[in-house]
Amino acid sequence: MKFIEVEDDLYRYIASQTESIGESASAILRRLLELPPLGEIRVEPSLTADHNLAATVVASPVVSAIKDELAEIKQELVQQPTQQPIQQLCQSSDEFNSLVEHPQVLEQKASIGRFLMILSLLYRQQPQQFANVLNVSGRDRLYFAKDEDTLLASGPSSKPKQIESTPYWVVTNSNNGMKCRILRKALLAMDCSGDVADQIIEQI
Amino acid sequence: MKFIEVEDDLYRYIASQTESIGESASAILRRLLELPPLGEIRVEPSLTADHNLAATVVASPVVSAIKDELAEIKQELVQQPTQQPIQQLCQSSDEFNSLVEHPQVLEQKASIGRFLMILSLLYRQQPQQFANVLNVSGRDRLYFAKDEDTLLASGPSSKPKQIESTPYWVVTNSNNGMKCRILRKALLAMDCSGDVADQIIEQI
DNA sequence: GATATGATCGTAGGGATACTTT
DNA sequence: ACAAAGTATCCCTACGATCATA
Repeated sequence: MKFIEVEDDLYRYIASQTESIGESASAILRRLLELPPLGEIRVEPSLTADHNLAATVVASPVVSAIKDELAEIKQELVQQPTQQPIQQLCQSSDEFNSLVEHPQVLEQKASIGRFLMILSLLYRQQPQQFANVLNVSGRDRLYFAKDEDTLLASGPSSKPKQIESTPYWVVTNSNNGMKCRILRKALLAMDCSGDVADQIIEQI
Repeated sequence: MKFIEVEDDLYRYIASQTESIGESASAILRRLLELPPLGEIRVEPSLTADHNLAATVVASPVVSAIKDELAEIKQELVQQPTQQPIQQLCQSSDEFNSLVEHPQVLEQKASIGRFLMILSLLYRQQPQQFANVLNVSGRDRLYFAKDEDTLLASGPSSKPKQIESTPYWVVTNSNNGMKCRILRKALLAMDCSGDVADQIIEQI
């Protein structure tokens, strides 16, 4: 992972292009630059940026559609330039997918950090759906709750921790296998597909 | 200035789009994204569609005309209230300043992490100047070296650690006060001003 | 003394292992 | 009896305050 310095207004511009909640800078830039979403970009120094963009060439019939869109844009400009667009709701599957190889997860040194970060991002993406995790529990221990004491009451040595930037707490004293099982249950409770859940817990 | 994280291949792609020597990431991105070179970009969420439009445009004469029109619209959206002079001062002082409240430093949980991250960023910014830190040492212990054994030889319990993404190692077994003193010496050795150095070590 | 430096060692977090239950 | 899942003890490491030394 690298980082690059950008001027403040450029930063805000990039941030404003976020299409799904919690989207990383890389994902946004890849979309804006029309680059492949994953894997190795083959750097071809002899080509200019325009060439690369032109690589995804579209046939001319599209042009008239583009013109129409242009007209719409102008219309909007004239009418209500400050109007907020309706937040485009993207499907859950995309949101779950964004948790695979998420930079904020990858940068955690320990598995407990990745575990907590994934949960935090999950909440950020779907705060209301996240409540479903309250139904996820073990044999005689709760795994999730909205306060520390509830968890301690059901399992005194569960080492509850608050999930950053959320009102939820989660059990922490477990090996990695158990972390995966807990996380998987939580993901399924939020209607994540089994396949994607498996990819996500792979990161633990 | 802000910092954004990008994946390695994306970073290389952006770097490969450099058109003039020493060009900043911002300048490259502005060109690639067809944004104005300077000043405040007014973020206009209702027009997010226009980028996708531009991205799907083909490299044909008709389309380039449309592109021009698009560029004009974008220009309209841009405010340049104060024609700021080009901030070409990107010299050392700026580079040191960027280490103050740096996001990658702030996200570290422990002081040792912040300590190591600052050093890592320092190296990234000035790899050759960084060699000066080899002159920074304690009474009878070395603080920096290019390998573990050299440090261990001068202080067997110094717990040397490699500074991430650099060929340098640094002593780790010290309290926070000592970490600050070591870091300050290192900064000064690299010609950082005392004031800025103080701000930087404040983060430890 | 007072200050700077070195390194021991107490503490807490993390998670493998061992134990328990189904 | 065996396997698999769940629980929690407890070992290990890292951090860094504190104590020892110059």
